[in-house]
Amino acid sequence: MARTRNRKESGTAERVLDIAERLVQIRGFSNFSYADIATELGITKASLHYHYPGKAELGQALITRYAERFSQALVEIDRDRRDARAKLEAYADLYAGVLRNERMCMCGILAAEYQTLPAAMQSEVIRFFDENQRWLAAVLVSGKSDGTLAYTGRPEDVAQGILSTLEGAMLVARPYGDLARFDAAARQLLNGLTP
Amino acid sequence: MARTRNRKESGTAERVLDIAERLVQIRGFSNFSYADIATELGITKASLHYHYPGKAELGQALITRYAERFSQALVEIDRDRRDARAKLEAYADLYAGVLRNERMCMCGILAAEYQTLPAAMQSEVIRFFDENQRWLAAVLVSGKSDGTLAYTGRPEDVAQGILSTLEGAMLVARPYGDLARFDAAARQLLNGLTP
DNA sequence: GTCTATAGGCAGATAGAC
DNA sequence: GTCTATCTGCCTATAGAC
Repeated sequence: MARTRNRKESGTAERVLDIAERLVQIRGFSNFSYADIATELGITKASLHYHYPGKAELGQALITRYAERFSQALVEIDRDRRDARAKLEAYADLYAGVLRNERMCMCGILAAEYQTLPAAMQSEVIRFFDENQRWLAAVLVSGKSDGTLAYTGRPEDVAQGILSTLEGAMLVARPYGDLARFDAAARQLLNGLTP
Repeated sequence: MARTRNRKESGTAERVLDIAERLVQIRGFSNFSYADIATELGITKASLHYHYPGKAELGQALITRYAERFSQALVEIDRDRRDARAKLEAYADLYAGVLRNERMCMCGILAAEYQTLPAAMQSEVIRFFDENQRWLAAVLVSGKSDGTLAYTGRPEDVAQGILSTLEGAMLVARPYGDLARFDAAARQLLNGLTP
């Protein structure tokens, strides 16, 4: 029990995900290869197939883990932030943190190559967006109650708009390598929701 | 002079661009091949290299033509629409039209795979965004004059936000195959700019 | 301009030894 | 779990005939 080792943590399989996650967020799913991961990890391509039989399975595992972490982050925001506006700001900060690592949101970049993804990955991308929008809609509703947020229309629609805006802001800011560009868009978004 | 044929229109080269344009806007630049174009056009891969020596050159030609057409569309908007708000609505309609064809904005999808693009293509993507933002900023300024638009902050920053929002709305709406999703985001954006 | 033929490389994937 | 060796297929690209 000396090591920081949770139950069911194989080591290599997780490190594969770590490397692949970074690669997909920077280059996209179809623009990295087993060879890239193998080289970086110091094992052979063949060994990777032991952990993930094919690239489609690796892709699924990537989204699943990413979505779980994101979910956890949302739980933590709900726990740590009092009012709805602070939650929304923390949510935008999640995105800013990704961009700060010169990455794109995984599901945002996967949305761009959606038509070429395996069906299982497509479903998971949609599921990710849906879950985010549910959370955002709930925040919007509570924001109307506690008076920290204002908007017109259905909260579900506004939630979609928020998600789209943040994804778009990352998409466009990254080629410029300009975090301020994202921040400006995020501030503008929050301004539009200020009572 | 009987035919609709402008000077300097080789035919095949343009048809190659037409096919490649559709493919890149649906699949992305790295997810289509010379073979795809050749099959659809009914000629061989080798023949394509006569028109575009390499994929990098084809990619440059794609963006250049796309940006020129977009520029023309902006000129037409300036010509046909009186007030700034109507111009902005027409601008959003441009995007909706692309999405209606189940496509993504070419430079939006290229932004997603930016890190893997040839340098010449990267510059052209940035140039496209810059030009759009210049046009949007001018519309915003005139909108404050004619009283049809309201916003706070620098028009350049708001212009960035508008571009980002529309690109993001396309990016997220397309996997859902839901045009209404885009429209909701666009309306929300315009609402936020209403005096 | 378009063709056939082919090169050379890299992709994802598998068999089987250790 | 990781290895070597190998396969098949697709990719971009070129040479040279027509």
